[in-house]
Amino acid sequence: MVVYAGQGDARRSMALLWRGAQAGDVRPGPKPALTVDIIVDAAIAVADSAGMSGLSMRAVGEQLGRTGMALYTYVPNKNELLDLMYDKVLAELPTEYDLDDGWRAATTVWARDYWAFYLRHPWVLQVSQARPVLGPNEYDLLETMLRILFATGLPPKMLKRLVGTLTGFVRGAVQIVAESRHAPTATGVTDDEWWYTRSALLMEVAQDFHERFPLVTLLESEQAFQLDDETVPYLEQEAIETFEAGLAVILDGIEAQLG
Amino acid sequence: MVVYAGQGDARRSMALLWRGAQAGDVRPGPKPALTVDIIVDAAIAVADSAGMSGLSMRAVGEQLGRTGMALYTYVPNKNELLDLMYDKVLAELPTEYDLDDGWRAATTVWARDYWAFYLRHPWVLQVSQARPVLGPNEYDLLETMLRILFATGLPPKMLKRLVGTLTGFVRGAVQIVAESRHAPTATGVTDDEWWYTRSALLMEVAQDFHERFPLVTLLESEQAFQLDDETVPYLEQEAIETFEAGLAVILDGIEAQLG
DNA sequence: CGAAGTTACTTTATACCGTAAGGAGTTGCA
DNA sequence: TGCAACTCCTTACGGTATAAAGTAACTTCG
Repeated sequence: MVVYAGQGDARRSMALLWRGAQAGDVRPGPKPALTVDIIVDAAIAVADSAGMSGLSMRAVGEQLGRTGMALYTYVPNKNELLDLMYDKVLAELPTEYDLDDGWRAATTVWARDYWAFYLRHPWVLQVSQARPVLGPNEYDLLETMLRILFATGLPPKMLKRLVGTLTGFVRGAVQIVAESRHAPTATGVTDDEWWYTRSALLMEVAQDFHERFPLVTLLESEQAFQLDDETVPYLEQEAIETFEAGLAVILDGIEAQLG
Repeated sequence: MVVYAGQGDARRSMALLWRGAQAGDVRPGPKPALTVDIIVDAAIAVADSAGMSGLSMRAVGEQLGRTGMALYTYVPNKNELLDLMYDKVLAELPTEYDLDDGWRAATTVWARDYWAFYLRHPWVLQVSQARPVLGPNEYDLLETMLRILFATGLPPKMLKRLVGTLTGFVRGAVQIVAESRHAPTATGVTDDEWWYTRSALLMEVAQDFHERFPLVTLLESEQAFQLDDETVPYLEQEAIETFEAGLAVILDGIEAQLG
């Protein structure tokens, strides 16, 4: 389910995203027991523990001792709530990076921070990137990256593209780990167990496998997969190596653009 | 909504994925009017036109003049159907790339093909990459990439990581375009219109924007956004440039690893 | 002080979703 | 002919977002 920002009342959306400290205005009616922030925090907690599929208005309401409908007093709809969650959770990301060791070192640290961020909040990977939410923390992220990459001396237009490349790369790389981490609780089978049974079945059902996919066979023969209980699951280890190697490749590529 | 492969009956899953021409075995009961392939094709058609959120068992059934429940005779559940859709649609990707002009040229063509593929089938971006589906066409994709990158002469272990980096990069880059293309039909507002109204509101609601985000401001001042009717929307143009620039960076990086 | 209006929150209802359960009708084989 | 297997349908259940309406708390006005 990809969700787009509701644009029914763009002004209200932006006001919510950029809301300051709530003014203590006096109004008729019962005192609101909740705030937008409380609701957003609860929603993030639900999404962190139950995943995007477990995020429902009812679930968030119950977390706060309310019905799901109670949230609609504070937030126009679920899509807007998602935008608010997304922007708020982005605030976790550091905005200061030491550039004394150069842009390459800083970018590496940033990429690992961003990677770790997605592992803490895997549901963020499901938030549509089609249109920027235009919230304050999203701009902080962009500004931070620009500040790091500005040190390359490349023209601004190129910087923007590099930001897109790097964020896209990290998202793509972390997706494999983030989803597979959530999978065991979702299906009751660990990644490695799953892989083990499936690959055994594969040879059974596709008997011409080795002739049909010689290079894949070569690759797998090099690192025969076994089901021993390692601390880090096999697939996750693979993904981390892909991340680090890919990052090095991209950084090498940026350096190549400088010369 | 991230969906994991049902693992209730792994053997049946694999048999479905690697199903050959259906044997004309004689069995009691009415002749099945449908086939797994017909259902998978219909489901792909639904997903292509209505997106992942429009893909329901009922919708696919109706496309075939049946109820949603009729599909359960052929396919165990929606997750399995999704796996079948995913593997089948991958068959569209070319498997032969000319290596006469070297791995770099071939990789570039491959990346553009892969990009275009996601634009034809944006819903594929929502299919979980946590665990490979292990279908024949997924292996064809992997084998094809390995064949191209084998020409670099890099060790096999590195090749696998490069495959992950490149596929992840394309996925990440295309996501922005793929989702925004679908968005107009979903919300009734084009991307450019949306951006125009939103950025106007932004300056209204965040008046310290320029002081707070100086580099973002610098970037935006360079390429002032205007709402004229171009053939290619602004955001999409941006994404394409990011894709091409990012690809060049990655390829430069691979070349750097060779030396 | 009391009525009116505004607001927070609940209940109810509508239209979807995936899919379990059971029934109706068709077909092949004993 | 009867039985078993099979396709496909209807119905039902518990879930989703959210519209609409009701209740109770609170401020403001007469």
